[in-house]
Amino acid sequence: MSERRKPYPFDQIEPKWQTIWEERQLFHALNPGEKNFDPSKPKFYILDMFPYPSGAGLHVGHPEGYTATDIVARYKRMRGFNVLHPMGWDAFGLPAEQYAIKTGEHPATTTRANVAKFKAQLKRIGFSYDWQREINTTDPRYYKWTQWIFLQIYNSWFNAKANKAEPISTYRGPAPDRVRLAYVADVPVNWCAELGTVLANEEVVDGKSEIGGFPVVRRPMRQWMLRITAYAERLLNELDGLDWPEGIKLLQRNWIGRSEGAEVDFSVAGIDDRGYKIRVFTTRPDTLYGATYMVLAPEHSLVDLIVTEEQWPAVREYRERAARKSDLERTELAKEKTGVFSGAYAVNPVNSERIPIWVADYVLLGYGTGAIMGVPAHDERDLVFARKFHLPIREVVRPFGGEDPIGFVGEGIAINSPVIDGLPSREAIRKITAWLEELGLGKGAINYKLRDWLFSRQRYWGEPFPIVWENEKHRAIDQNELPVVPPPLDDYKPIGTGEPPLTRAREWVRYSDNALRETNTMPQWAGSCWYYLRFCDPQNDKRFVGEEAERYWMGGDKPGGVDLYVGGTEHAVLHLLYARFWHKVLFDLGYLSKPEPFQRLVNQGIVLGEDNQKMSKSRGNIVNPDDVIDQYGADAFRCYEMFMGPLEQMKPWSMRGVEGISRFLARVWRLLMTENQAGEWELSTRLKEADPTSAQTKITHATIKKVTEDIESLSFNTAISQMMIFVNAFTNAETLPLSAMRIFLVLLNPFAPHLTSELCQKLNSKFGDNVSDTTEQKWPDYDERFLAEDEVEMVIQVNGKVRDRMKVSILATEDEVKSIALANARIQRLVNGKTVRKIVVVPKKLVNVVANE
RNA sequence: GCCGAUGUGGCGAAAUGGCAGACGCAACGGACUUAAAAUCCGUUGGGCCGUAAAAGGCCCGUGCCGGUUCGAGUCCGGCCAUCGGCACCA
Repeated sequence: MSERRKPYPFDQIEPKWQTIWEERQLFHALNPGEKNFDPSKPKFYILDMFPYPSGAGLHVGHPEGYTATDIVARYKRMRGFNVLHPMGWDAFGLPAEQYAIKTGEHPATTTRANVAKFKAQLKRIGFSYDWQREINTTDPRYYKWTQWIFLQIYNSWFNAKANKAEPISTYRGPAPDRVRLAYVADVPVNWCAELGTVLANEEVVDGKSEIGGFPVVRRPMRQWMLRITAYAERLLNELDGLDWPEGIKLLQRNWIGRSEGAEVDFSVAGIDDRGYKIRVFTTRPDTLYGATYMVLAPEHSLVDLIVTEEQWPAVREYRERAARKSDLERTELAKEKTGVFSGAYAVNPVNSERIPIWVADYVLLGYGTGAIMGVPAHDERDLVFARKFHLPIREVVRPFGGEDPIGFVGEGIAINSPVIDGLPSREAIRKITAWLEELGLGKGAINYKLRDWLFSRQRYWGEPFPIVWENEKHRAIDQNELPVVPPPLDDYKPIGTGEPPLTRAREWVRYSDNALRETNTMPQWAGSCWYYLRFCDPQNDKRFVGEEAERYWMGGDKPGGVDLYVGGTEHAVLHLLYARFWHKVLFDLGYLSKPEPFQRLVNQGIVLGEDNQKMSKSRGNIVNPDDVIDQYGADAFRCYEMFMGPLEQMKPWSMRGVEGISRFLARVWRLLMTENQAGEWELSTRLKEADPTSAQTKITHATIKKVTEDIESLSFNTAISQMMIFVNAFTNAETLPLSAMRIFLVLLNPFAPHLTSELCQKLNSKFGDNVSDTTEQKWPDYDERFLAEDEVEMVIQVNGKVRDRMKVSILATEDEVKSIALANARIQRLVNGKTVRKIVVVPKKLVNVVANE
């Protein structure tokens, strides 16, 4: 790159102001109770999704959201808010561990280096984070409290009557270990041999690990689980009070997947009638009379008990094959339904009919009861299955329209169903459910797709569990033994048997003579589930967050505490759902003041490469912020990130675009500065303490209004457009009124803080007001009076087409406007020979003359 | 398959149901310059009529088809395309 002359000296200005801000700690937020804390100011908590500090450093996608929040943070400070705007590191996770496996270097070392790199990059952009609140999930002083929160979850149960979590001590039933919110279970898990670990469903994509793309198989293992399903209903309902994009709420609703229906008991018609009952879940109990067969999931516990002698070999073989299927195979083979007859029959409780019981893997053990009734006439999957295995098909719903009842899954009229014949589906469902309940054959039930959260990982680089095992039983270690710090290892490789790497540290594992430590670690989500709470009070070593600090920053009159949370859609379900879950547990236990963590959520769009493709190393289209800043400066970088287009939209990067923005900032600079003969910049002589013209006042106030409203609605691109219009309007002005320039610098400050601070300082040195720095100034108010005009230009339309314009006093009545329009020569010509049918007047906008032959 | 988002100049985009394309990029022309860069000024959706050239005039145009309305990029119905999510959840 050739050494180009800088359009303005950003390379000197930017480091200078960053140093000043650092020295003065201008962006440090005080907590209630601290010296100089001003309780009269309202609070504003604005949060970014904190990054995983990878070795690759930032690319221009990261700072998009960060710039948006920084603008809002700076704006809110000027508006007189106490602003909490922190940043930290989500630093546990697989990449550092993989690197450790390769190099033997401790993950903490790589993490430290990566954090330093990320932090330096962020600082260069001039973000106004309160770095005194920086946190790192891998810091023992942080994960001590992650472990502490786990213990709260472990020591709680969900009281369904109260619909909330309570300390396990309030549980009166037997076997408290069975109701804890954190529990151990042997569950079929997604085992990834390559990574040597179990993965959550969400971390498996198309049967392969999300990280690395390695094959994943199902395998039963003893795992820690968190009972998030207890909160399904609240996680669903309490979305309503949040200001989140509807699309994201919908994603969560679908993920939780509530469905209402009934559980119905079918008895097994065995020769020796052992009285087994099989419970099925259905959303359509009104189709009970259409059940012509039943299906059990291959893993269903009753399969063993009901299978007949002659069917046993076939069933056993089928089960084994199903168990061996990887997720990948299951997905790929989803189209072709398989199954095997068990030899047994069930009795349909509504009509005592004997129907065959099949075993098929299209029924999932983990959902509902793991058993279904097959109603081929009114369920697509059942229809496919029935046709393949030649099972009878019986219509029990007649569509309202004339559609074919076979395969009809909508609502209609119940037929061939004595108890509910002639009733529309909804009523039929209600009636048959009541009927089943009355006879003790079933009951209304609700099911969720949401599963409990698989919470353990066989990894090194994660939070160890504060749990020890004694006589095959788990128990919590004492709170004052926290944090549980993982031991250093020589070898971080997975053991391969499914045993976690921590097993290697024999000394560490031996907790006492008869107790061993839990060697699993927590998943990466753990640390990010509550970091927003720690930011409120990051140095507190007595509590995970101080009560007063939590009440202040996480308070307010809305259900959610964080006022604005910005991040990518990729966390729409998992992170946001897990964090809400932990928050609710802590809320129930009385540690928090609001039931939800994040009141307003905004997703920034993905930044694509210049080639309109997703940025990736292999495409070679990654743009590094450092390069952009070297060439154009941080202010231009920030402004371009915002000028690209709407925050939430996906949009491509363009270096030409950065250049355009950089030209704009240079125009701002040269508006107030001129270069003298010696090539030095000095204040323009056009700057005067003069009254602005009325046109100048008007555009100034229009700009205040537009920029203010656009920041509030996060429409930063149009705010910048308006400021460009402002600058264009003043570029050739003979006199630059100081007052207008000062206002403009404040408006531009959140976007280009370095440039505006420098210019403000230059103005102060000459005009000597008692103003220290733009970042500490008040946000200007606009006055509607200056925006109003005496006259407006109105459009005259004939039949909806613009034909002319006219200047009209804003005081003109509708009738006056009409007659001026009709008197217009051009309009007369067009209307000539036609009859005017109607005249529409939109005040201050237009007149539409409707005329025809 | 189901759900959601998006679709406007050469490009990024803007428009409480009221002048489509603000602002920026690119391109072109001009000024400044020995020259270039930078800067400043101007032109720039398409087609047609008009004129010596202008001025001026008309028509079409926001993915496609239809509707509501005096008036639709915007509202309603139906399609198409791209992107994202879910995917045997009974």
